[in-house]
Amino acid sequence: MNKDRIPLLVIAGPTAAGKSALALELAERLDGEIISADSVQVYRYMDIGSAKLTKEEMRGIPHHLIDVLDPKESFDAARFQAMAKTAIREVDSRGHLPIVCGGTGFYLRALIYDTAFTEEETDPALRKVLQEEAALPGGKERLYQELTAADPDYAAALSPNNVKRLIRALEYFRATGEPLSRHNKKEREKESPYDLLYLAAVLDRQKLYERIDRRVDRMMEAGLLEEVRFLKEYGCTADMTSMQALGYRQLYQYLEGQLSLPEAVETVKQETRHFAKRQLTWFRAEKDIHFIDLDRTGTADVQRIWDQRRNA
RNA sequence: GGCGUCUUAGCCAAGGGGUAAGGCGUGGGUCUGCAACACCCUGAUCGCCGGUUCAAAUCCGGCAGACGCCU
Repeated sequence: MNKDRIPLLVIAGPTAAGKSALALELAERLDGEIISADSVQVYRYMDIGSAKLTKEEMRGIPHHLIDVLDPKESFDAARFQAMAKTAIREVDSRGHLPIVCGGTGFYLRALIYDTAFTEEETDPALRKVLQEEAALPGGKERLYQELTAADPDYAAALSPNNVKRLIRALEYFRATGEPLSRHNKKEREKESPYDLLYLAAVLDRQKLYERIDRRVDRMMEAGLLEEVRFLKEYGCTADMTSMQALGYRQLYQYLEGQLSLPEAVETVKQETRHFAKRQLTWFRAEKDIHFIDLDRTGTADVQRIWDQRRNA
């Protein structure tokens, strides 16, 4: 155990695997508080579709970074990192164990390895210019060529079709003068500043997919459609970060007449399964992660793993 | 029982003598400021048997199955 470092227990894993319940039980056993690493649960009014625990279900365990944003606000990894770092410090200062729980791998990485985000490296005005450029005929190709010259390594690994990443790489280069690939390489070599135990809760693939399908049905029964309808009336539009979330995006399309309701629900299930698969791919590539199969490993086992680690 | 149509990957499906489009699903992967995002990769020898031909999934015949109509 490293006394200089803040202890940090991270429960990651694909959607619908049972992370929240596990984290809650661990918080009770380990005197912890939960910090959510979920790009949708940060938003208020997005309860059913993001599978938020209710106040009662939290059983008095403090949960951070849930319901802290208006759904009209945008959110990103840098903001998440800043907020989560503050929360971790606070929880630690109370003598409690910070338990990070969530499935947004990108946010998790930014937090765990304390990725460096600086002011200069983002420039919304420049981004807008690039987006407009990309929309022009032949624009993507021109931008891709520019990136090939500025940052050949990054360009080589990127498809010209991936306009979103293409624009960000150029934005980064133009704003800082440094190739993004070089910056990334440096950041990737960092060790976590925390006394970290990084776990990914997983389940047999087929079982996971079945749970996803059933959970979507339950969300619909619980009134997800009404929730989305409310958000639409509240003023959320399809282009907002919050409305890109699974379940919300598709039901929004239904409300706009672009899909039938059965189609929308099927699409939610299908895309949630795809998402879970992508999450698994992400976590597999994480260097310090340990997979735990929730069919074979219970809360007590995880507690034992944690205790052993702390006494090592 | 007769006549007709159909039979291509897990599903949908194009092609109709020169060596198998595409979509979906599945699986794998990339991803440091929108990440529940964006993007990339991934499979068959064409129901079975025989014939014609230099060459057949493509033409002919038989068989099987599906569907439709008729008695």
